[in-house]
Amino acid sequence: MFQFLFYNTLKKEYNWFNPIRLGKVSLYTCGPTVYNYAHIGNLRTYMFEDVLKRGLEFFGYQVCHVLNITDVGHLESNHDFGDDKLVLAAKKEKRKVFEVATYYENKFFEDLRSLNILLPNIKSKATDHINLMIELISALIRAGYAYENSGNVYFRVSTFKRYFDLIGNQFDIDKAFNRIDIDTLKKDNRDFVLWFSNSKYPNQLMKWKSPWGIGFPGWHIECSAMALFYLGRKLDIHCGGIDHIMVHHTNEIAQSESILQHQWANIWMHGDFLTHENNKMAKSMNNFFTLKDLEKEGFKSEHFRFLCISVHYRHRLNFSFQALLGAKSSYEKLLSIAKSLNSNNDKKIDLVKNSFSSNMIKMYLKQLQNAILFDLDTPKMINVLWEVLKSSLCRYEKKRILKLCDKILGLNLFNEQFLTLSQKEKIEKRQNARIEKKWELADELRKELQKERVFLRDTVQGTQWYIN
RNA sequence: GGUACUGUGUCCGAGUGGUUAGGAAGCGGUCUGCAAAACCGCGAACAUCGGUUCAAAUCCGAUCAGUACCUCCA
Repeated sequence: MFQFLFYNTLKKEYNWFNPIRLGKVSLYTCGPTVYNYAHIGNLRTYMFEDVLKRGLEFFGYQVCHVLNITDVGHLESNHDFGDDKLVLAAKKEKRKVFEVATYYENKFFEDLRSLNILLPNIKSKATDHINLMIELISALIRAGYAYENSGNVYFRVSTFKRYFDLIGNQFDIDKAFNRIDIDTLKKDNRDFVLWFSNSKYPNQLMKWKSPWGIGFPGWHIECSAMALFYLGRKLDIHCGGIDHIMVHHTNEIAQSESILQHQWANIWMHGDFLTHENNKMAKSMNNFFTLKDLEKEGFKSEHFRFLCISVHYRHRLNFSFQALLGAKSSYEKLLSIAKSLNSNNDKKIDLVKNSFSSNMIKMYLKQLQNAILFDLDTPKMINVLWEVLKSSLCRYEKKRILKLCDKILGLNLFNEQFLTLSQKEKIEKRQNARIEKKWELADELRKELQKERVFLRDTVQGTQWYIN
């Protein structure tokens, strides 16, 4: 049996992965707040989680993956939205705020699809689960873990002994908080809000009835409520970006474990940031890029995906267009190799189906397997993959290994492309022209095909084509 | 103020004690009707200063530089 070894933020060490139920994995990943486009830093985290999910599925686990969509909260941001008409419209006509959320949610899923990220089994929107949150808050109040004050409900941090477990150390709460406006309704500065009826943002656009007044839920309660609802009292893996460790996930644990009275998630995994010029990507610093921005510069989402998986998920990735250009070249090279391997007759592949017995293949497969099992070491996988492709293995063996890896890496290396009949005819015509050394005609046909985004490459094995 | 992380060639980055990481870019060459690709070869690095060791990019200490988090944040 293959076993994963994951770095567990909760324990600050590598832990063998043992699922709660044999062969099944419950996975909760924190999703986006849909008030703006996702930037490529956000997307990096979803890609890490995608590799995790693909890796688990590759080794036969049945993964139940829940992703939340935060469509509640500070959707009326003071950030500059540029010329987005929908947002401007939403600002003018307050009812349209739900449309704003839907708009950015759709854009988010477009990005995921474009990056070949597997969609979650359950997409869970916060606004569809307000009642669950109210129930959970009520339960926390009844059990003495939370209190109400002037319409707001707060979690009483002093009641939860393991509050600093995920952070790993206690911090000086008063010094940490002396920069922040102190909420005088809190009994203790560390306490965090579960429900706002009396917010410091009085113009909140989304409001619901609750036992404590008309208002909206705190940010952390939504994840606890939805994860408990969909995935039950014990969770295998909970993921997010490293910025969630300190606050969001710590508070989630406090809420959930106070109700459950036992450890909630077995493994907490966190992806590191993508930075730009060594700064965190932030909308306020105007140094963020979206997938569309990369496309404008002539990059495909696969290029960005390659860049991300060539860096370990727990290592910071400093983004630059030069780095992306390197990733693009590498990816296109890999794709070109995949295409040339794919150009063979598939019948031959069947004949060598059992050829994995050779020691060399066993060695490579072992290395690739160990790489992914050891905390999702995708850089190592890519390294081994280059070795495989350079090795003396035959084409069919290389192709099969590459296909296996691509199931985890998700680089879309064997995406089938089709030519129209007229395009096929043009390629044939050109072949004949070349045989007759009618170079001008051949070049003319190649140009025509290029206009249709079909590119040709004459090799020893014949003319190859690809669509770009 | 507190806590943590990072520093590797032109660029992105692996690498936790001894053997060329890899890729991109560059340079030289082979191949080719042209184009594109492919192939071969080349050079180049471990922030600084100490320490431990037969041996340090790797372990320890100090310094410098950078980043993040501390109730909006992937």
